[in-house]
Amino acid sequence: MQNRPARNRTYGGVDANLREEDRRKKLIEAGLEAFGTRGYAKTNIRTICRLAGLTERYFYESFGHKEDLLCALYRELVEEERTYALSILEDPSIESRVAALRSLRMFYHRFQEDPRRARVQLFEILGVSPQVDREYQSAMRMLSEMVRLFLGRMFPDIDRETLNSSIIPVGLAGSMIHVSHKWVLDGFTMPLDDIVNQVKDLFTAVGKHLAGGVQAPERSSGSAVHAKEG
Amino acid sequence: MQNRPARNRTYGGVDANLREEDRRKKLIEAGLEAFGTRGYAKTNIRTICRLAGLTERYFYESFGHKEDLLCALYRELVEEERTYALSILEDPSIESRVAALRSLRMFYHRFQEDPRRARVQLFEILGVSPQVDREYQSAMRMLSEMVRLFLGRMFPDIDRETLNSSIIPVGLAGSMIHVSHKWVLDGFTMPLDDIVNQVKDLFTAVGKHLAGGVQAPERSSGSAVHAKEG
DNA sequence: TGACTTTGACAAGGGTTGTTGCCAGAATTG
DNA sequence: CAATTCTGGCAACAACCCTTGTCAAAGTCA
Repeated sequence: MQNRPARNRTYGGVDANLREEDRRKKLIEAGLEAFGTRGYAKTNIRTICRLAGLTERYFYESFGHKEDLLCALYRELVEEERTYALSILEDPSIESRVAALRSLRMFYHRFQEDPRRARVQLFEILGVSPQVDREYQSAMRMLSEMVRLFLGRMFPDIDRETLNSSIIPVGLAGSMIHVSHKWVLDGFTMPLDDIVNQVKDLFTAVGKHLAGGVQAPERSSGSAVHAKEG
Repeated sequence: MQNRPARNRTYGGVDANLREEDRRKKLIEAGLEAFGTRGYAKTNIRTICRLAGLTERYFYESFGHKEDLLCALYRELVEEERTYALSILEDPSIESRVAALRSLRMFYHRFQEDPRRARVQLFEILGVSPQVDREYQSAMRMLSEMVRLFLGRMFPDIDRETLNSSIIPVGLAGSMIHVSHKWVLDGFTMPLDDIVNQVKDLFTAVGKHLAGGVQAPERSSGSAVHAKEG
């Protein structure tokens, strides 16, 4: 009670906080392996700990539930992506078109390079719980934002206001995701460069349209839509 | 052993096969309710049976696993959608632009009308198992095909070959799905007509681009993409 | 060296679920 | 009416899992 010498002391030469952080990282890596191969639903905590080379107790040291690990892993993957993309898109020394293409390529390359990432980011994250849904939602908002940056860089003529008010970047983000879905489910048969080029075409089509003097979409522009339901 | 009078007899005035079919339908409806509200992962078979007003035994009469029910439900939802869309898109008596818009509106309207459908079709179907993944994959192929039909109807000038070889319909299908995702997660705050109009704009942009004499994309057209990774 | 902390291995309690089986009563046919 | 089938309710069993706890061994510091 009174004589407590060096609580949280160093161990194996490393500080206590650092050791905990190390374990956390091991668990996240194990989560990537487990969720990315056998899937989130079919993975239990024991398995994660075995893969991490740790005991169950250490799981609860860093995470409250399995969901928490999934969220942490997902957030890390997405954050990595964002960092890469921003470092390319915001580097003024790279020619705009090259920067745009390179960031697009990075997006797909990362999935092919490690399909576990693809599985987690594209499939395992959905339909787990409201908490995880919110995580997904914010990541997708971020991706739409990246698309806005992307379009702004590739097509400087696009009106900022148009870009911000339009749902089109959301749609394009969806295209990127969905093309990834298909690519993954097809087992990455199509070559990476083909994927990138085709998506680039899609972006180009939309970008040109936006740059071509289309004002921000007014509300309920087409009343033909109101025609009676089938 | 010898005296077996009327096996599979009628009951309550209905044939045995019909009764089984009725129970199956009840189970699918219960699946929609359960998966569409509390979610697939958090639903057990007992709950489904309670909702269906049936006993566990009858679940195994029609389905082998929970997954089978999910697949059956999903297939039914998608099939319904396809039927509606085709009935609109292939009706030559409807003006092309109206038909296209109406089918697009139907797509989103169905989600708003019954959010359980949205949850099942958009969220619960992913990351369950390879079997379910295949179900999703085929549904998405179908949706891309519908988009092709849609574009063909809205922009008769688009070259058939271009349309068939391009990944763009896949991308647009992804946009539709993704916009739905966002719409659902935002609690359907944006009015249906706004959603439809914005997606229409996206389709228009791409359609005009495709119709504007762009030939089928040649392989590896842009070598700038090969620039070194970050 | 000795007191103390950290770690790893595993057990055990408590809960949930899938799946099958049983049984009494209602409905039906002959 | 009698025999039989269908139905609903529920029990039971095993399997799985989460979560906490125990305990000995290894490591570390004074």
